Amino acid sequence: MPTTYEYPRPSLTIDCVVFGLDVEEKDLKVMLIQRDIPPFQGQWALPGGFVRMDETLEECALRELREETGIQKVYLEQLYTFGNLKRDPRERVVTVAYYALVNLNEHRIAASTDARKAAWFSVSDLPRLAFDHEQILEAALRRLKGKVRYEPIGFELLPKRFTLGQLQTLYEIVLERKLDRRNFRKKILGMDLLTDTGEVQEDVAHRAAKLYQFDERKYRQLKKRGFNFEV
Amino acid sequence: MPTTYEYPRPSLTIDCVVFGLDVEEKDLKVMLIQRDIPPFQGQWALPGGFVRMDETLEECALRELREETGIQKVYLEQLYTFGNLKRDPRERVVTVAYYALVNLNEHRIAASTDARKAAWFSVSDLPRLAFDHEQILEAALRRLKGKVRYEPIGFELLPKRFTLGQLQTLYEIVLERKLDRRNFRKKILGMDLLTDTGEVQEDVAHRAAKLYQFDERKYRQLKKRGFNFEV
DNA sequence: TCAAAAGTGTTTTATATACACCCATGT
DNA sequence: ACATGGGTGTATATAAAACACTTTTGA
Repeated sequence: MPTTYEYPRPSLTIDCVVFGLDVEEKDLKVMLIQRDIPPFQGQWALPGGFVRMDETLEECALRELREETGIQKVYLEQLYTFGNLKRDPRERVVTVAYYALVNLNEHRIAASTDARKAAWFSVSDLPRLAFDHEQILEAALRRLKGKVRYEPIGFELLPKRFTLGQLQTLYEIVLERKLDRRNFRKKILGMDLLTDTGEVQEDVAHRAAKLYQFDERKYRQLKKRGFNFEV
Repeated sequence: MPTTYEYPRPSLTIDCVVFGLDVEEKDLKVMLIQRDIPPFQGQWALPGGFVRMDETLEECALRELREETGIQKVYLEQLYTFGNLKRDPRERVVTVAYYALVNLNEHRIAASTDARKAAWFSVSDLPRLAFDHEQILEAALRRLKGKVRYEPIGFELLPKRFTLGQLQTLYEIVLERKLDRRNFRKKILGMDLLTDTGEVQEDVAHRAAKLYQFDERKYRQLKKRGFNFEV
């Protein structure tokens, strides 16, 4: 390992793929920012920015999310680091990509209050993106689809209290296939990870469904004892 | 996204966790380099180094592997990017970690020919490592254990032609549990991914086992049609 | 002839899948 | 009364797990 001072350094940024589930519209969305400066001025891009010397990568991602989209508390996970030579036309920039999961309905307003133009786009109807952000988004989607099946991260896309119907819809959207309702309920409830809040939906034009909550603590305990979440 | 020139930049390195399987000793090993300069002079560390402006991250990893360990052709996959503020005592350094899988027996000599001291260590008997390399190694092991079950990467740890016994031993070592021989063979052969080379082991003091080869092409075709590898 | 690993099927158990009707609520 | 999603159980098919003896080879 040579000493560091002699070499020019690539710049380092982070980028965030923020997924939000629209429970009503039954649609998976991504938050994008419209760039107000070149390069790619006016084009849509992932929220992100340069890593500062006094913050970790994750802190940087959280700060950028807060600054650019107003999003505060989210599930955040590192995705992949992209280092192609020409991914930024200005200079050599390596970016550490993260993906975040939020409940869209709670963050619908936050995005629009910011100075920069931020908006939710359906993953099935995306505009052209700046830099290599399409590639990053694709990788994030792949990760989400893979991980949602064997880690209980899907709950992060729902409100704290949700119905089994909403949970099933979530999986159907992310996995892009229909699931059998009875089998799904049997499997999920059989894991014993949801607590019945005792409350039900309100103001719905049909039989009100029970509201459940994901028991994070119970999951961690079971996991230690070898339990594997799987949908 | 601000312009880049104004800000100080973290340095960027890559580090590689090179796994090698010792089929004879039935042991999973990692290649380490003894540092010849401070910091951590004399301590063992993962092979790695600074990312140059004219190479991608993967190219950098391959170059460092070649230069420091003599290893040429390997399975290489990005693991995770580590960005803690104090992981290098000198200055802010972010490192992109990769892990590599090689057949140890083919690379046993290569390591020792290099100027720097490189050596294989059993993962169950490791020295203290420089920087946060213990943490990186741990993450690599976790990834390997997880991924080996649902992607056919284990073959990268074996010679091109191998016996079913060796393959099973591999899984038993990595997964740290015994597998039933008949069930294992049934499952693996049932996938129809191994081609019988028609040859058998030589110079073994017991019944010579058939030598098989992994059919990469067939795997890719099956994968497209929805097939999932799983052990 | 002994040691050491190779090779081989069947039965049992657990898990996944397929499938249809009644219920509660608001309009 | 009707439209909409909520809620429930059983039978069948598929996959995983348990299990023991014979074969081949070199020492």
